[in-house]
Amino acid sequence: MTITQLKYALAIAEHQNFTKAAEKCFVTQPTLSTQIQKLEDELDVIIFDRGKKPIELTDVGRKIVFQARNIVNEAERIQDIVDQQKGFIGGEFRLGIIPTVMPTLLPMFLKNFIKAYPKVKLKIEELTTEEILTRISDGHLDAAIAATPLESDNIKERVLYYEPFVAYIPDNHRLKDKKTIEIEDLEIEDMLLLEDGHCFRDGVINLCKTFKDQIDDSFQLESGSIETLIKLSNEGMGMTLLPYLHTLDIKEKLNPNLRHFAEPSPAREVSIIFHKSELKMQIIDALHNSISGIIRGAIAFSNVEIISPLPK
Amino acid sequence: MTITQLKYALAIAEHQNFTKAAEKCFVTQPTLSTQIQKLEDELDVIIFDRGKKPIELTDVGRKIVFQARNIVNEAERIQDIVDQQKGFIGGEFRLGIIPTVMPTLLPMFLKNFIKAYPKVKLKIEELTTEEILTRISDGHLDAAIAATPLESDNIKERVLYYEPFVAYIPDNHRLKDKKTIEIEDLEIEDMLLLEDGHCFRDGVINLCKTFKDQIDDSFQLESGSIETLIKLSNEGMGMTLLPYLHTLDIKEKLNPNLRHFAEPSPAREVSIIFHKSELKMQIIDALHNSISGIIRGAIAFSNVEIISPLPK
DNA sequence: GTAATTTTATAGTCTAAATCAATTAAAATG
DNA sequence: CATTTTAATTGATTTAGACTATAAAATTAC
Repeated sequence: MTITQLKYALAIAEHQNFTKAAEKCFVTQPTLSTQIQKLEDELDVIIFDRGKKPIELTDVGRKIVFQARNIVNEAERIQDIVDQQKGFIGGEFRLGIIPTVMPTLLPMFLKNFIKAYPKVKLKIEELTTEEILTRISDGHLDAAIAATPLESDNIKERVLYYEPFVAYIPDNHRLKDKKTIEIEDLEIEDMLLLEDGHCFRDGVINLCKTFKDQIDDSFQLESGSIETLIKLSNEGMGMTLLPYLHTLDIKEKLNPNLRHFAEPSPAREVSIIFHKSELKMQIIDALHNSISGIIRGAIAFSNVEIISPLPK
Repeated sequence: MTITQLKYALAIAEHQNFTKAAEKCFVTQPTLSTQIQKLEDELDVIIFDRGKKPIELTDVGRKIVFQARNIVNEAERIQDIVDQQKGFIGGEFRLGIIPTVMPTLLPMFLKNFIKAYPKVKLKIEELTTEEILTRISDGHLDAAIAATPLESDNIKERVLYYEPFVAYIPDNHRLKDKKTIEIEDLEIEDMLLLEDGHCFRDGVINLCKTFKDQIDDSFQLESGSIETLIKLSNEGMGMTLLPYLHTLDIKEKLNPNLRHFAEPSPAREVSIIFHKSELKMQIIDALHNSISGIIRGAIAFSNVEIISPLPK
C-alpha cells in the first residue's frame, strides 16, 4: 500500500470516474485502474462498485477512503513541518470568503499580503458558510473567512475582528428621526435581510429574536447583494442592517441614512477558520497577522455585543 | 515519500543505528541508507545527525519522525478496517500485563481465548505499569491489563473487573483474632507491600493514607512476588494485602490466615487499556469479552470501594 | 598510534513496480 | 442499433527498490 495509491483512490471517490480522476492526478487512466486493482488485491476487498454508473464506493470502500483522507492529510503535514522549519511561507493556498466580507475585506489586505508573502499562491473563492464548512472538512479549502462562532466539530476558529452592524434607515421610515438606534427599535417585519448562506441573515434574525419570539419568514425579503439591499430599502421596503465596513464606501449622499447603534453595538465576529489538523498553519498565521494589522486602523469599536450566526 | 520510507525512519530513530534498524525491517543496511537519503533529498532537510554516535535526530527530524509515527499508525488502520469488515480476528497482538495480575488472570482466560480466536498470535509480556504506558504510547504494545484509573492522555481504559483486597494476617499478629478487617485497622508500619511498578503498592499506600498522613518509606519492605510476601509475613515482618484472585490458590493450611474486609471492601479496578487510536479494536473487544466472561464466575463482589493506583 | 572492529555510504546489478500509448471490452446514451 | 463514454487489458519503457560487494569513516582495542 502506497500513499500514491491512496491519493488515487481519493480522486476516484471524489470524481466517481476513473478518467477524470486520472487527469486530476496527472497520470493516465490505465495507471489508476491498475493501481486501484493492486490496492484492492493487497487488501483483498472491493473498494469501488464498478457495476453502477457513476461508480460508487462499497461499504468498506467508504471507510477505507475516509481513512485514506486521514493518511494523506497526515502525510502532507510532513512537507508542512519542513516548510515551517525553513521559515518558508509559500505554495498554493485556497481561501474561502463569505459574500458579505469579500468585497470590503479583500481589497484592504490582498495587496499587502501578496507583497509580504509573494511565494503564496492564493486562490480565493466566494462561498457561503455552508459551502465553506464542507470544503474545509473535505480538504478542498485550506482556510476561510466567515462569521463565527460556528461550533463545528472539525473546524478551529481564530477571531480576526468584530464588525458592528450599522442601521440603514430609508427616508420616511419610522426611525428616520432617531440619532442613534437601540436594539429594541428593531422589528423583524420591516427589515430587509441579506441571504448569505444564512449566516449574516441568521445573525440579524437572532438580534430581533431577543425581543420577538415569533417570526414569520414569509414576510422577509432576501437579496443577493448589499447594493440591491440599499436600493430596495430606498424604495420603501423597510430598513436594513449593514456590516460596518460596507458603510465606509457608501455613496456620500446616502450617508445621512446611516444610524449607528447605541453601545454596546450589535456586531458580528469575523474569524479565519481552518481544519482542526492545522495544516499550513504558517500561512494561516500569516493571513491572520496581515488582516489583523490592516483592520486595526479601520475598526476601532470595542464595546460590542456579538450576534451568533447560528440559527435559533 | 512512501510509507515504507517513513517506517524505515521510525526504525532508525528507535534503534539509533542503521544496521540494527535494517534487521528489524528485514532489509539490508544499504537499502535503509539509500531510502533515507532519498527521503531527505525529497524534503530537502537532514533528518538524522550522523555526526554523533549513536546517531541522533535533528530538530526537524524529531518532528518528522513524530509525524511519521502518526502516518504509519493511520496507515495500519486500513488493514484494521478490512479485518473488521471481514469479521476477521487475527494477526499479531502484543499484550502487556502487570506482575500482580499475570499469574492469576492469564491461566484463567488464555486457554479459552486461543481456542476462541485461534488466528490471534498473542505475544504477552509481564511489564510494570510505567513500562506499559510508554510502550502503548510508542506503539510497541497493542494493549495491556493494568490497575486503573490511570488518567493518561493517550490511553483509553475499559474496566474488566473489580478485585477486592484480602488481608493476610500472620500468626501472632495483633489483628489475628478479628474475623473481618476494617480499613481503619490498617497501619502502614506493619504492612508488607509488593513493588509492582508502584501501582499495587501505591494503591495500598493510598488505602492507609486516608488514616495516616505521614508515611516513612524507609520502614517499608518491598518484595518481588506474592509468594515471597507471604513467607516474609509468616516470619513476623508484618501483615500484607493480597488481591483476591491470589487467595484462591493459596495453600490450604495458610487459609486460616486470610481475612476479608468488612464491606465495602477496598478493591482495585483492573482494566484493559489501549491507545486512543483504537487500533485492532476487534481483538481488544475479543479479549474484553473473553476475560469478562471468565471472571464473572470467579469474582462475585459488588460492594467495593476503588483504590486508585496513582501516587498521592 | 596503529590495528581491528563497527558502522554508514557508495557502486553496480537485478528485479519488480509504475507508468504510458494503444487497444479492447463493456456499458450508457441517443 | 450505432455512437459515445468509460474501464480493463496488453505490451513496452522507465523508474524505483533491493541486493551484493566494497569503500570510507568512525570507534574501540591493543
